[in-house]
Amino acid sequence: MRIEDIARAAGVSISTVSRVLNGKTVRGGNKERVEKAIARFHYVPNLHARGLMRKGFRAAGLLVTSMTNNYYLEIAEAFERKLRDRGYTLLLGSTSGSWEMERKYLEDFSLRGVEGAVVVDCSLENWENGFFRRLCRNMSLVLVHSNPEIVDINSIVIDQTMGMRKVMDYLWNQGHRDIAFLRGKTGYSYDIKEEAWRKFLLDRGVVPGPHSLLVVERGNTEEAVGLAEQAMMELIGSRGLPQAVFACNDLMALGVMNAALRSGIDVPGSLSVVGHDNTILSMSGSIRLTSVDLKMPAVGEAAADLLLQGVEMRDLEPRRVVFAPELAVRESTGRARAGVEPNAFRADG
Amino acid sequence: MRIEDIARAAGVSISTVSRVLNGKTVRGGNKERVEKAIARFHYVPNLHARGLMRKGFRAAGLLVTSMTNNYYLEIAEAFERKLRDRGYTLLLGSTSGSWEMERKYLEDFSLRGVEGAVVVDCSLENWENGFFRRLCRNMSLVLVHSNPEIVDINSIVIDQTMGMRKVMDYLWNQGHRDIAFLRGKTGYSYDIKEEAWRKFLLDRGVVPGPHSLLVVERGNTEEAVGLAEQAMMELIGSRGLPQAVFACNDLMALGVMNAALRSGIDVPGSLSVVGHDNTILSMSGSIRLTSVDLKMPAVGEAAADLLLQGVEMRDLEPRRVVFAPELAVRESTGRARAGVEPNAFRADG
DNA sequence: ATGAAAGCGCTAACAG
DNA sequence: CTGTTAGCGCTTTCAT
Repeated sequence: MRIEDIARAAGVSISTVSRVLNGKTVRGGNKERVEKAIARFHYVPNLHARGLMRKGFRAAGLLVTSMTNNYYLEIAEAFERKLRDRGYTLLLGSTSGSWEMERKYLEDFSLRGVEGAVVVDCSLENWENGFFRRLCRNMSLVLVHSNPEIVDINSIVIDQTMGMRKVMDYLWNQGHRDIAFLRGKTGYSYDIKEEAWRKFLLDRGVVPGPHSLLVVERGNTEEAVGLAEQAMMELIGSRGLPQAVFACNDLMALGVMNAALRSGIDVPGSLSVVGHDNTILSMSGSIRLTSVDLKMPAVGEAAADLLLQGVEMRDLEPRRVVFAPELAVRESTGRARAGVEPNAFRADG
Repeated sequence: MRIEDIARAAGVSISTVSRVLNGKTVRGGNKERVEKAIARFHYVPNLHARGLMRKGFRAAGLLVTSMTNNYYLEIAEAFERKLRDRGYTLLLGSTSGSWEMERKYLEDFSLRGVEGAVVVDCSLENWENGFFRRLCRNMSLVLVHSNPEIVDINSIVIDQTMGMRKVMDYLWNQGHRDIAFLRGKTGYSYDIKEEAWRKFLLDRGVVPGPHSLLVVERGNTEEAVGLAEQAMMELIGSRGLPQAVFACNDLMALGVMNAALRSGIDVPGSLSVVGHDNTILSMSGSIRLTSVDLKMPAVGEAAADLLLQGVEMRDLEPRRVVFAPELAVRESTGRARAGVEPNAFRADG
């Protein structure tokens, strides 16, 4: 079914059909006849033929490292809504954290003629090897990350160091000094959080001992709950109970909560627990978790804005929008328990 | 930058460039020259011009009712992976459960020339008004739902009634007779679960009383946990503790668990709790939830298969693939507590 | 307001 | 193996 068939059926020229299709002025009678023919044949104009003349596909790609991580999808939802309002469609891909896949997807998006793309938790590799920069010539690219070095490409920067400072400030002000840190084995975002934790304590004359640092093998799968629980049990057994534990995500924080529950430790009376990402998990337990809120919906909107801006005015200066996480204080944290030797925990260092 | 520019730069004809682009046999020397030119100019072939000849866009749409519901995204992930392997790209949309939006998205997908689309938890409206059937002429459509009536369109049917029977069979065999049912206010999937619960009991001579049916206002948001907890507390206060509670999703089941914990009720010793959807929530508590596993990744794969099949051979008979949920038995369920008058709970009816 | 005709940038026959 | 050429289905001048 082509435009020609409609033209014939309506007894007009293809130009007239085209005009109807594009909402241009056409005589009433003709317009009606054409619309009737279109409806009768369920005619759908060919996308590619239109695109060839009109330029632009009105689509944008979104790349996340995992689709089943709720917290990425909060970006996706906000991003999609905003795009949709402007007539754009969302192409979605999931990289599993591999920079090669990231590149493959982005190349595919580019081939498919997207106006732009945003990459959440983008790889460092594709920045270092110049791929992102090259891509910018073909589309409006927006990176979402926590790396202060990347300044030459449109970015939404999530200031995780600031987020950590808020956590530590809060705990410190509540009297906590012996604050354990629980992380997954590998990942840039674990690294910068650990660094911020360490620095905060060192700046205040507290040396975080090796036993205050807990590492679980896979911090980001459902096993993380069990692994974190186990790690916490071992910690309690070996060096005693810290005043507080910060976990790099809610999954692990829940593991800590479970360990406390099993050991009869009162949260937050004897132990404060802080999670990260403010997922639904933090709201689901009987003691609701204090957690770091990355404000992903806002990030998604900002990413859409930046992308759209890039589409409308090409080769603008690369911009950076910095998001500071907030601490959502709930029931799992409170004043530090008394009776902890101020420097007792230094002994394990 | 067009193919012609590359041809000129490489000193060959546009056909040769086209051949290189499409991986056809070209003399070594020419191939290299063309590739060099492509790289030098960062040439990206025009999508629409290609699509015009090649037909098909190699893309498929996926429509869910919410992106932030983990359990839909499990379909998305599996679906996307399978499509990607065959060179397809995923367009994603979220309908918020509105049939008008569902239609709008589907029309847009169609306009964009997708080969097919799958609609998860599709609306009844667009089936009844014939929209889905019409759409089938333009693309390969796959519906994912639990409605046994829909037989004229490719469907993945999730047999929730069967899932409920498995739950009830299991509980019944564990000696439970007084089984409460917890649902959200509105939704087809709540309705069919309730019906299955009621029928199962009635078939066995048990009349489920009105106090065994708990309804919370919003069953699918994060508030559901708190609302369910509250509802459970009221239930315990008013008509006493049932032997078991089935909740229509893990969120509400967790609310029940929290109520039990606060009331000092032993789970599963005094109360068995069953959730639904088998989300990560069911694995996160200190007592891991028994939950109904809908096997969403498998559903996603099956949907991709059906869609691809429809693309390859048009106007095939509409097919139906039925998925029977499994019960993932964990720690929140066990044998019914003794000392419950066999028919005591009838009294509340 | 309308129709004829010229492309949009590419792929696929076809002939060499 | 390579170049020439005819479309793919639409939008858009340009006359009328």
